[in-house]
Amino acid sequence: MERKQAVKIEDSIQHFPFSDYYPASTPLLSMLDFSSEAERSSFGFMDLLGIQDFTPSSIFDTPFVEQQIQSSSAPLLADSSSEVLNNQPMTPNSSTISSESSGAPNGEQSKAKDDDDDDKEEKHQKTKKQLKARKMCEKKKQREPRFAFMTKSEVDHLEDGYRWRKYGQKAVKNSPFPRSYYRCTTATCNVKKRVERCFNDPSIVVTTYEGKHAHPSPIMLRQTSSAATGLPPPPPPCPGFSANAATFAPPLQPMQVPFLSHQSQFRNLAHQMNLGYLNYINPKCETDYALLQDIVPSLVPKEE
DNA sequence: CGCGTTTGACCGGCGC
DNA sequence: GCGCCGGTCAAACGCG
Repeated sequence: MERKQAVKIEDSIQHFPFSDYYPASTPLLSMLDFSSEAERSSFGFMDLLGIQDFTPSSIFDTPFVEQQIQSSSAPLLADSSSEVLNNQPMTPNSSTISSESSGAPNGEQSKAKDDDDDDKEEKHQKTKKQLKARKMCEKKKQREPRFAFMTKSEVDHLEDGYRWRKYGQKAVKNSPFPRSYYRCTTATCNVKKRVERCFNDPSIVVTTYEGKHAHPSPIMLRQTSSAATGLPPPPPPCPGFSANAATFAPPLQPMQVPFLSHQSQFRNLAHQMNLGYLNYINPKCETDYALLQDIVPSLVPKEE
């Protein structure tokens, strides 16, 4: 039983492409330390993406990620590919259940008001439930590709340039840390993200993005507009980062060098998914505690 | 007052 | 069928 639980807890970790080489209990820093063995791995991050050739030129120049995600038929990407396949437009009326059977005629209302109220209440509840169920159903069909990464951070909710609204929090089984659910506050954008702490290492935050932003980052917009007005853009919150996800340059540390190609891939992926810049903004920022230096790209296409 | 968070309830999926 | 669990909703609440 204990073992089974442990396995279950590790679900998200198991999807971590390098978990074959590093047990879940391995500190993140070790995960970052790509050995040549891991580089030679036949089941790395790039393999998850279905990428075989990632020469430097292709890393930086080609927007391959989205294509890979959308065209890949690899089992591990079943989620995202099915999302693409199921990319059918929602029927406009599908979510409206106004067939709240217009109820009893007026004459009957005087008969038993209490009953009627109960009835209405019941019907209302029923309709609500149906509506909910249908919504859920639609959402299920529309499942977006997911992208997860781990970050060493003291704060749960990492600043990524977008505005998020928390819509739920759940206790995670066998973990002392709750999982938070966020939704992009932009009306037309239905990107969601989940934030939870790694139960092995509380200093690690696992963030899972679902969907793709259909709008520019509010922060980037600010910068763009400031550029248009001739004013200098605000400095990046952390040293070594530009606000543009496509151009940011994480501060390199010796430990990260073997990880560079993967970081670059991640950069492209993040850009492709409109994740905006990924920064760790908090007072400790000044202490060289940059977010991306601790990021591990991990595609988590949950098999469902 | 608008926006975001908290939190209990609810629902569907899944394993047994 | 039942119970557990993940994900979501929405009312209540807090804050600026």
